[in-house]
Amino acid sequence: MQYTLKQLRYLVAVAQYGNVSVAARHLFISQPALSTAIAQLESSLGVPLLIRHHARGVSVTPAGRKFLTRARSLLGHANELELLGRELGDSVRGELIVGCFVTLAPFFLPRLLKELQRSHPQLHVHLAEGALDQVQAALLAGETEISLVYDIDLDRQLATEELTRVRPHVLVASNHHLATHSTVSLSALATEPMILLDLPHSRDYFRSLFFNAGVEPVIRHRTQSFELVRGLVGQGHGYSVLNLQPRSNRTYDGGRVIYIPIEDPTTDLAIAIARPRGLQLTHRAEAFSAVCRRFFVDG
DNA sequence: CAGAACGTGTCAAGGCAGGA
DNA sequence: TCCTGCCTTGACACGTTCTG
Repeated sequence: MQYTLKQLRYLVAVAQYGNVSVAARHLFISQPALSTAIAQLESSLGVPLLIRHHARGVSVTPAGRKFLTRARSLLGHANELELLGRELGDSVRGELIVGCFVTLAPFFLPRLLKELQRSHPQLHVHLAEGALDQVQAALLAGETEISLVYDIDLDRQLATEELTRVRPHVLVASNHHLATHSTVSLSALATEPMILLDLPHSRDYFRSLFFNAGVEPVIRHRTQSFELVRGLVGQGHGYSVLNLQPRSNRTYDGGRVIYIPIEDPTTDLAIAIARPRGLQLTHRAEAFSAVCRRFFVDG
């Protein structure tokens, strides 16, 4: 092994700032020293990791991006090993960046983090919410180590572990003519205006439900906000289909919504923890996984 | 233990590209 | 064309490790 952890740390910093001089200032070393370290790393690997743009900073090569993912993971393990050495026999500690699909976050993260804090008080979690594409990209770039996601159309470079499944429901205002029904078929909604939760992957999932039922939904509004979907439904702008049910049927503006089971056969959505395939989790991420399993599987 | 070798840092100078 | 910003290279310093 020719490279050093210091070189990896330098590379991660340069990639982060896109500029050798800026990275050097943050690392408290001189710019030539940093430039030399990166050059030595590239030389030992035999692969260019950065593209130098004279007077315009640097960018990461495709090979460099793949290498960075592994480098960040390795640095995470190295950090953990250092902490382990300092506190042999002590509990899980350090920092963990957890990604989460934006609509899942408010439903589960507050309680998950509370449980995690109770089990591992020395573990400090940083959150990175986003759409599924963003969450996946962060995992593949090594910016997050583990994420809570819906298991739909995920990148094949990610490994997932299913935690639970959630069934889709029709959402209508409490004064809607279907609100008193115990179930509803999607065909009964064919002429009703729909409010679509318009997030990548989610929109395709909702459309597939209607496609399988042979129904073409009349989309009245699209929004990327889960709560705006509920708000619009609560004020009678249309119905929606959602998988997650908040404990309160009140919307932000005081409207009231009703969740009704769907009569048609539907595909449940799997909630899963995702991580880059082939990368060994740190003990911190393992601790988060264990808390998720207890939370979802054991109740 | 002393000198050589090595690794890693700084400073200074030079080259390149973009912008005024 | 000149200025500015930024990267690379060369010379050198200093601390650590290796070797006889």
